[in-house]
Amino acid sequence: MPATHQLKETSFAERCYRLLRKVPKGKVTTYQELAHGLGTKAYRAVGTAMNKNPYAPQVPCHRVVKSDGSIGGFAHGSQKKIAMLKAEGIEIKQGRIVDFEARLKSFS
DNA sequence: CGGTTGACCAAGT
DNA sequence: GACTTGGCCAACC
Repeated sequence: MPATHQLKETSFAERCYRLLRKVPKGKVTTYQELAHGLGTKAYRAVGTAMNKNPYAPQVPCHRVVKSDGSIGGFAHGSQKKIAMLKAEGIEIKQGRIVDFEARLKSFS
């Protein structure tokens, strides 16, 4: 078969979006866990993909936070990200997710 | 193909 | 607790 025809056009970013969709409302995940679920260590590249995110708000990129429970970045400003999370029932105090580990979705 | 960039991470100070 | 440093990997030029 011709190399020009790929059955899966899944770029790294596309895989991120697909996996991220599985995160339910009211929970969060981290760049690191997301990368781990994809079988890679490119947590930095995950952040780059989130910044592009053409599928927002279908893909909940606002539910992705840093590994230590702090908020991380957001294309429209981190304050906006905090507001969206709060609207989903996730509280943020002093730049940190409240009860972070209990809210964390992992992809083993 | 090399250099730069970035919504990161972990360890050290 | 914060700030700094080195490392990490994919995308872009």
